[in-house]
Amino acid sequence: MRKRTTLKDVAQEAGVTAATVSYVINNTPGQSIRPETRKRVLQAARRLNYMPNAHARTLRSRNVPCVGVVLRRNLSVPRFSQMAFGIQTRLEEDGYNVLLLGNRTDALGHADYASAYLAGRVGGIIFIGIENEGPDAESLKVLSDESAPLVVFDCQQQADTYSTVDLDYSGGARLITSRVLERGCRRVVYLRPRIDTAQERLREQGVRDMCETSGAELLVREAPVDLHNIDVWDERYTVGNTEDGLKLSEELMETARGVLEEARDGDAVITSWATWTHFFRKVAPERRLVYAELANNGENWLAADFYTRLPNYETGIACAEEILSLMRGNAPSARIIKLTNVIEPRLEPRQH
Amino acid sequence: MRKRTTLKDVAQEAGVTAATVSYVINNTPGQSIRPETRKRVLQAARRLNYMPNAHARTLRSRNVPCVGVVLRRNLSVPRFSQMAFGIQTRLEEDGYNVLLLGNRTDALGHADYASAYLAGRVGGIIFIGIENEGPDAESLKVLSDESAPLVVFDCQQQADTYSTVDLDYSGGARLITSRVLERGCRRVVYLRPRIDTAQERLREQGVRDMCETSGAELLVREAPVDLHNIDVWDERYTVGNTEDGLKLSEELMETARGVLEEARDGDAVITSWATWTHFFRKVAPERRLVYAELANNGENWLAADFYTRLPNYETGIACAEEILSLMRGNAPSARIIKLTNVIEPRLEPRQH
DNA sequence: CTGAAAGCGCTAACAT
DNA sequence: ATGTTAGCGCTTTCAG
Repeated sequence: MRKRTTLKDVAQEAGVTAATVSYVINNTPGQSIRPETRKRVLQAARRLNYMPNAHARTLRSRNVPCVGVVLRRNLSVPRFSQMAFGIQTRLEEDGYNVLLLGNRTDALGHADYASAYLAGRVGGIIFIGIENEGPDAESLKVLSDESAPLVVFDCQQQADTYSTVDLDYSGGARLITSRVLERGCRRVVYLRPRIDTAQERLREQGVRDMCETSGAELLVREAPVDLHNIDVWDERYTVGNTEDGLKLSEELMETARGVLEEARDGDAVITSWATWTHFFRKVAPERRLVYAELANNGENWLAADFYTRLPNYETGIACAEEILSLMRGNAPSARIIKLTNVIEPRLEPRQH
Repeated sequence: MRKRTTLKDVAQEAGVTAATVSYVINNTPGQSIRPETRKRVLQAARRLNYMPNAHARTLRSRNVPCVGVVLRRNLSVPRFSQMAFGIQTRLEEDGYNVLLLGNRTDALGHADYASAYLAGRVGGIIFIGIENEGPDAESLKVLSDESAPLVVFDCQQQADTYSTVDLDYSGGARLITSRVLERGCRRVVYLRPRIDTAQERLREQGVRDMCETSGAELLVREAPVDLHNIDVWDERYTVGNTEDGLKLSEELMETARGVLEEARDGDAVITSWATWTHFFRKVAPERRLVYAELANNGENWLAADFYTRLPNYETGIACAEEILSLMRGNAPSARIIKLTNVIEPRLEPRQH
């Protein structure tokens, strides 16, 4: 960044002092400027491509037009990119930009998002987590000591120094299950990952509740996805189909075969994750089961009979609104986002 | 952002002057500090949660640890989020962060990414475009006047004041087509969008070249995707299945039906975009055609027989490396990324 | 080896 | 209605 045109340059060009330029540029309330002066200043500014230096401004005004976003997974995963986009969209409405932050520990032992806040690079932080790993205790302490505006998503944590946003996993599961049962299925296979988090417990509980209420039989089966290989699964979005990824896919296919052997036509298969339905279709395109998905992110949307589309974009907006609220000085809050967005792809091969 | 601990606070706590603290914190070369002093300073800094103010630092040093990323489409579109992630990953290795910038015009008439540069918020800009709309001429002029480091991706533009990165669309198309022909297909249907851009011309040319070389018959057909409804297509990733989106899907399905009527088993269908194959499978699961896709982004990866996986993540890395190079003062360059990443999903229903 | 001081570009209180 | 001036927190030259 080489020397650029400053307030003083503009002042000189317009034949006024720096303060006057500042008043004009900022439309400072309570300062009356002669229209003719204002015009001269504005013209000079435009002629010189003047733009106030953001750092000098922030240094003076203590106003940071920037929010840090930390993704516990990564941007290439649709669920996360959709949330990030929601956040970006909403924040830009209010003149804030998103600074992408990593989730690594820097030389000084702080997570880099904590550092970014301490360094004044961001006025607040949105942490998009997964339940089993929210912000670390150390960072949380630093941030709360500084009373940093912080929104934590999807971590199912208690908190009074920061805001939380979570999804209503059990409600969503109940909803989908009830739709399945409405179709007359009397037997449900629920395929869940081998992950023991609050989210997965809530989901299973939701499915179970509805089945019990209506007297349907429930079989719970596990897919070979756990905390060790979950990153392998996501590699598909970056480096592509790795050997490990293919191996995992083959295991999933094997799981699908197993489930299909137990299932009778007319039964329902509810999968916890969206992409799994595909394996069933691939293994047995001819079988007539009812497929439902708890968490679809807009991909493979023709595969299942119906599914809950996770409102990622809208949730991003909710997180953004929460951080804006905190930055305005409001007290932290806890929100639960309802999962009501049930989709039944209407496209069917037309009969000729 | 309330008052935070500063260099002076640390200096006072450690019983030295501000300069000394600065030397210690920055390990300033050529300054020798007594080990005991250094230790005192470091301890004081840690005790106070001290972190140098980034704005003050930038103001002094003119070194901006931040690169702006502009997406002409948006972050929720897989191709773009994957690129953004590649950019983020590479930049963070060198200590830079990504600032997401919009592509809107601000009050002063500059695109906001141009403003961000002028305001010193970013040390360089990566513009991820689509051919028919790169950075506007006005912004380009401002940025080149200031000799701003700028990398423009996928705009097929000539340039000597900034760097460009593009994909080898025709090479990719030739590659896939040759694979199709290797399978013995003598007739190829190429389904392309109704969009007249350099990219689409290159693709069609690639397909055509290979067909001519090997004497295969080529039918080119158009899908009802054009510059007016291309955003509708992308809405799937944010707001979900809109009415317009469903309408478009139905039109695509209709297109698939038309193509299927013309095609004979054993023919190949090459689609320009990845998700389209699905419609064919849905309409006629029993037909035995060879499906290939020119541009798959890791979604629906079980649908086609083979496809070129766009190296979005790697391309993001290339863009990041290019901007780093420019920021180091190197001259602009133009790169073409080869499309060699052909995938043939190996998962087939096992025979029992 | 450490301290004093100037100044990066801007804002805002105070003067005129 | 406009000018003067004192910092915001840091880096860096220059003295000691």
